[in-house]
Amino acid sequence: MKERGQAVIDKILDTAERLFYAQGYCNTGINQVIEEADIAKASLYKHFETKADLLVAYIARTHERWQSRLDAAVAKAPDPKGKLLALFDYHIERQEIRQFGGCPFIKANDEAGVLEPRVLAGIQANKQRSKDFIGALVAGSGHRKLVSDKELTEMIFFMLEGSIVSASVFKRAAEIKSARKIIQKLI
Amino acid sequence: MKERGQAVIDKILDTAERLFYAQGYCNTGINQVIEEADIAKASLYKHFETKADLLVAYIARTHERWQSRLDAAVAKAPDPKGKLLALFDYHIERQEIRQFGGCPFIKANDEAGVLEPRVLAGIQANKQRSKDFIGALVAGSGHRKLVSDKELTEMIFFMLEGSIVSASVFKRAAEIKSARKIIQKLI
DNA sequence: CAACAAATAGACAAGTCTGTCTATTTATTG
DNA sequence: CAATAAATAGACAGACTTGTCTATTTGTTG
Repeated sequence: MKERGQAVIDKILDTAERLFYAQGYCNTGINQVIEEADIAKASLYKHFETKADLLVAYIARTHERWQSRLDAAVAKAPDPKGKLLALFDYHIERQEIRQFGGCPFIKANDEAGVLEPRVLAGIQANKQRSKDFIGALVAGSGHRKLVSDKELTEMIFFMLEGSIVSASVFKRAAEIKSARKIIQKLI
Repeated sequence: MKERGQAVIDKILDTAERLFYAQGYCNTGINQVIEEADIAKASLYKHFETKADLLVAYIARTHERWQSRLDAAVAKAPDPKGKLLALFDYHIERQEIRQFGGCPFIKANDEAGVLEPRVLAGIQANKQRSKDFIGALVAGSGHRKLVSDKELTEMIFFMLEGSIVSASVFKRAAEIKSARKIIQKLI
């Protein structure tokens, strides 16, 4: 079996990912997806029952890729505090690639989280995992204990979320770089 | 002159505000706005040329109201550090009223900021003013100087933005309350 | 009251949307 | 090669979208 269908699914998800992120889910029509993915409409509806299902699949795939990319980025940093700062470096790089469109999960939540519980659930899972991941890094970081481990974890999480959303408002990396510097001073 | 038109404009903006925030701009049709505002379609198009113009007006009015509400809330706090914490208290209260739908400006930016430059500009103005406002409070706060005034300003700004967006993901006030406690420790 | 401006209901145009379906072609496997 | 499954193009339905327009009623002011 050569899995002919997987190539089609990938083309659909690649296109959906690009358009949903750049234009928004609501502003992207199925017809634009099939045209730019260069596949037939019947093929899309064979693999995804509805447009909302495509959104859910997009969120799931983005979550998986986010996880492995972040793991790899943090693994490269040798010392514990460097791993905490690598979180910021990762997001600086990603937002530059994404042209400061902000967090894809937050964006999807703002557009469809109210109407589609699966989207909200996927995003909650993503953010909880992000928090847990930071928590594990904080635990072994040997930080200054200006605040507790739990507080530092939440602090880094909020600083990341806040600086990413601000970077998407002002369309520049300065906000995330600034957040990185502040955290560096406090750990 | 009794300004008969102002009553209509208010009804339109009240309804647009409620629907745009709760459902999203894209998910709200003009027909729903006129029906729930209980006004005629021609009246809406007399006061707002397009749906996008209505969005811009909604953003502008929300900005004005945000400003005066925040001024009042901070003014009530007597001491300088209390004013900084009042920022968090204000947003805790507002998000509870808003049922944790997040920041209306960020929401609008995610939905229409790419397509409508006036929306992006309005949101940038709002966030810049928020930062400046925090900066003025930090300047007179007599904080511990763990970081510089500029850094504390950005830190509080990011912690606010990050905890509000997180509160909108998890639909609870705990995130903003946690951010408040951390800042309290560090000032 | 008379005159003028504004709000009303609702039909309507023109386009877009999602999702379905048919008929044909392509590719893979025994 | 023959059979099976999948992808294709594109028409189509039905609902919804924004925005326009007409004809009528309401409200305000001199």
